[in-house]
Amino acid sequence: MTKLPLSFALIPETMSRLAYFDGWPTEVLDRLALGAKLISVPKNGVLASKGEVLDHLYVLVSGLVRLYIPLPNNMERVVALVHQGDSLGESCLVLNEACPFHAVACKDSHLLAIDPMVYRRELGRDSVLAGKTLERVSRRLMETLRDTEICAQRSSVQRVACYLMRYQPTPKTTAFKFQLPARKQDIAAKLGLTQETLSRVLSFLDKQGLIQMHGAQISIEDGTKLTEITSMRDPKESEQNVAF
Amino acid sequence: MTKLPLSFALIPETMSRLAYFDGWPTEVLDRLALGAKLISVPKNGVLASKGEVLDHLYVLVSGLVRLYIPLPNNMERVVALVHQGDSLGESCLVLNEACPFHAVACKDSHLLAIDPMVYRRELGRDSVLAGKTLERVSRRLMETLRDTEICAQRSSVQRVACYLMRYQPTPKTTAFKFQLPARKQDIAAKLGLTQETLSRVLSFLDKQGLIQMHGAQISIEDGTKLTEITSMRDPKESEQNVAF
DNA sequence: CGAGTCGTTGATATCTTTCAATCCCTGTGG
DNA sequence: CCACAGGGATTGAAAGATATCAACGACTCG
Repeated sequence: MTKLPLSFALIPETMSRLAYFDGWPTEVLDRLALGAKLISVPKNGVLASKGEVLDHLYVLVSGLVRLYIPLPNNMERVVALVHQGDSLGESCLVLNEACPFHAVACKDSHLLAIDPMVYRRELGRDSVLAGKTLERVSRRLMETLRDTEICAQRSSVQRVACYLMRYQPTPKTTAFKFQLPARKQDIAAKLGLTQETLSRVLSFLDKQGLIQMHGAQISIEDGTKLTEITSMRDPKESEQNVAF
Repeated sequence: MTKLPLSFALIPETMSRLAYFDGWPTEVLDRLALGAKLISVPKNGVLASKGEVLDHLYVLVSGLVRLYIPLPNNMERVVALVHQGDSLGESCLVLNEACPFHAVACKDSHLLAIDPMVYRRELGRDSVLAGKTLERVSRRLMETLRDTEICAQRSSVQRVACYLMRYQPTPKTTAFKFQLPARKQDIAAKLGLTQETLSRVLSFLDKQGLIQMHGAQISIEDGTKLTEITSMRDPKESEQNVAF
């Protein structure tokens, strides 16, 4: 693990730029800034380990971090992808419990690391901060439940269809496009599939004309059919699985 | 859905008895009580439906409630079992979002139903309440992540072993016993297995002498071996699967 | 240009689901 | 007191879907 402390002068400026801190009281920000530092983590750098106490609250300034649970077969189950402006660690710090996941950088990343003591103290003092944090943790919980929903789908095609439809914009359009937010490996690990299976399912959907895939660029051609797949009782009702 | 409003006089008394409200300011409790009612829900009664806005914050006085996501094959994925003194709905109400699960009573149950408007208002006002709620939601998030960990295990034996070891008491003892908290059907649905598979795995572990099973009463004979199973890279390393 | 990572594709084994029948326990009613 | 109904749990046999192992192709970076 490599953590390079950067100039402390940048901290308040950085905090003011991050949407994460929007609406936080100035005094709180000032006090947190005193217990904060900017760190750099190289690709594959370890931020936190499952079972250990988290040493900071982290807010991602740039880069990408994956949170995952290691599995016996040398595999991982990704429980969240932390993007720019996202944070990690609130719930562990609030409960003062061991971290339930590994946190590793997917790319070279910069983070704001806030001292847990200072953070907890402010949390007890300031009700706005408590409210904002409650919102954030609630949002994480809802996302985790949605992930559970995806992984609960029986067939791999349903899991992938379910995942893809997450990107449907509001107001809903039947066709839309987007970029996969990480390596397909990591996406697969988030869906509870092997990368091979994900690859097969995606090319299958492509061949069926339901999506078009160019690398990480996915364009959904027929969102309606994808949604139908999601709620299909029996895969045999369509010819979707003949290809396997 | 049947909801029988009971005597309002019982509400403050009931609230004072529930551990859930321990440490909440008296004024807050009083104001919440005004917007609360006691309800009865029969076995299989529906408390909340996925996709609909939750109409109350619920605290379970007695009985048992399961939260689940319906799956295409007429199956369910149980995301939580709500026991006496547990609550449901904080995160939805905080975010004012649709409920991500169905909530149905496993047995005849009694609940305290708190008005969401009143609850949200108090949440914004009182920092102790905000703090307690933050703790509660954080705990739910951690539990959900642990559930994810269980379901991420590749083999059914590992999933069950992982689940059983959750009941290991602290300080850790290698042998211990406990009662399954719900029907095996629902346990299976929580582990992402069919009830048949769960049944088979349990009798397998029983035959191996790792556990003893008498109905819902489970006694773990060899917690060490169970833990080993959990972290085994390759099932073939042991003879565990010969029975299947 | 070579190394390495990532993604794709193929063939095979296997484990879980599925469907079905049976058993067990409990509560109920004659 | 016994018979019976119903839900829940168990067990069996079969089919199918995904993991696994392996090889190859594409792309990036040094």
